[in-house]
Amino acid sequence: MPRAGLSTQAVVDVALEIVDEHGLGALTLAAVAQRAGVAPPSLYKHVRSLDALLQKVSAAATEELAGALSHAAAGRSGLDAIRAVALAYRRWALERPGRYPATQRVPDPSDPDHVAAAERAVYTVFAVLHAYDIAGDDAVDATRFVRSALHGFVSLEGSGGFGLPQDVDRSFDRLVSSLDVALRAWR
Amino acid sequence: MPRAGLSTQAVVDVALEIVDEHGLGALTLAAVAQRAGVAPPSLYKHVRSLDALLQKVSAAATEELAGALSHAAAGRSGLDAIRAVALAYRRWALERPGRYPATQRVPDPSDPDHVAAAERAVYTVFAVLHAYDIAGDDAVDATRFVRSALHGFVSLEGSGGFGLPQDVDRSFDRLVSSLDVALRAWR
DNA sequence: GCGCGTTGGCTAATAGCAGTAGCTTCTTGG
DNA sequence: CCAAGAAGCTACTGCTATTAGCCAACGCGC
Repeated sequence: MPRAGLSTQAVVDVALEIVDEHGLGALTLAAVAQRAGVAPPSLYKHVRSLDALLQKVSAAATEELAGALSHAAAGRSGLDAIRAVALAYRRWALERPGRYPATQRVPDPSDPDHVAAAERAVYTVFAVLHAYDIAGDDAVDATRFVRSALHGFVSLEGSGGFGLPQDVDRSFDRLVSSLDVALRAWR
Repeated sequence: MPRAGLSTQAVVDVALEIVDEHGLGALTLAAVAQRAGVAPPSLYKHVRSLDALLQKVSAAATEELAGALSHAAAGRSGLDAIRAVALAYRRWALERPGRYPATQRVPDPSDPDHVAAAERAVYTVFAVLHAYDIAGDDAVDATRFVRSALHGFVSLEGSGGFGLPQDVDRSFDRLVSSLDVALRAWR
C-alpha cells in the first residue's frame, strides 16, 4: 500500500480544518485519522497524544491571533491603536470561532514558538499602552484589564451569552470607547 | 437488594460534589454513579443524559452566583455597589472553580428556574447601573461591558492566563476602579 | 539496481465512556 | 394484600484514546 505521506505539520493542518469546520469540541484523533485517510493509531507516529495535538493547535491559533493583533497595531497609537487592536481581536475570533477557544490554553513552556506567540500577543497590547503613558506594573494591570474585557466580550458573544436582541456591534463600540476612557484615566 | 433512594436532586447534588472536588471536566455519569453507589444506567431514571445533567448543574451554579451578586449589591450604590458586586463575582468564582465554568452555559429555555437565575444575575448589574444614570439601550451596552470585564478577568485568572508574577488582586482592584471611571463617563 | 535500516503505516486488543433494551424487584396506593 | 409503576440491575452497542507488535515502503550507500 502506498504511504499517506503524513507529518506532524500535516496532522496539525488537518486538525485545524476540523476545528474550523466543526468547532474545537469536534477535534478527535478518530476524526483527524479519517480525514487524513489513515487508521487512528498511525497518528501516534506524528503526535504524542490528543492533548499534545490540542496544544499544537493552540500554538498555531495563538500565532495567528498575535499576527492579526500586531498587524492591526502597526503604525497607530492611542484610541486609534486600541480600537484597531480590539476590532482585530473580535473579528478574528468571530471569523475563526473554532480556533479562538484554543487560544485560551496556557502555552506549553517547552514549545518556544507557542510561548513566543503568547508573549507577542500580550506585548502588542503592552505597546499600545505606551501611547497612554502607562508603564511598569501599571501596564501589567492595564493589559490585564484590556485582555479581560476583550476576551470576556468575545467569549460571551461566541457562546451566545448575550441573550438580549440589542445590537452587539454597538455594545462592542461602546466597550472600546470605555477602554479608551479608562486608560486615559489610568495614572 | 435495597434501593439507593436516588432522585433527580440527589443526582445533581452528587454531580456538584464531583465538580467542586475535581472540576467540571471530571463530571461523568460513571463518576456520579460510583459515588452514588449505583450502576451507571440507573442514573437515566433520574436524568435524561449527561448533557441534561450538565444543564442542571449549570442552573444550580447560576442560581448560587446570582444570589451572591444580589446579596452583595443590596443596599449599595455607585462605586460602592459595583465594587461589592465585582468582589462577590470574583470571590465566588475563585471559591467554586468547578462551578464557575458551568455558569457560562446558556440557560435551557425550558427550565424557568435556570432562565430566572440568569436574568437575576444580569438584572443585578443592571440595577447597579441605575445609580450611574444609565438606562435603556445604554444599560444593555454597559451591562455587557461589565460582564465582559468580570468574566474575562475571572476566566483568565482561573485558567492560569495571567503569566506574569505581578499581584493579581491589585490588577482586579484597578479593573474595578476602571469600571467606575468608564460608567461615570458613559452618557 | 541491490540490500538494509529507518520509518510510517497497519491490525488487534484494552480500557473508559454514553446510552439502550429488557428484566426484576421494591414500594406503595387502593 | 395485591397490582402496577418506579427504581434498580445486567448485558450490550458503539464510540473514544491509547498500546503492542508486525510488516512494507522508502531512501541511502554500494
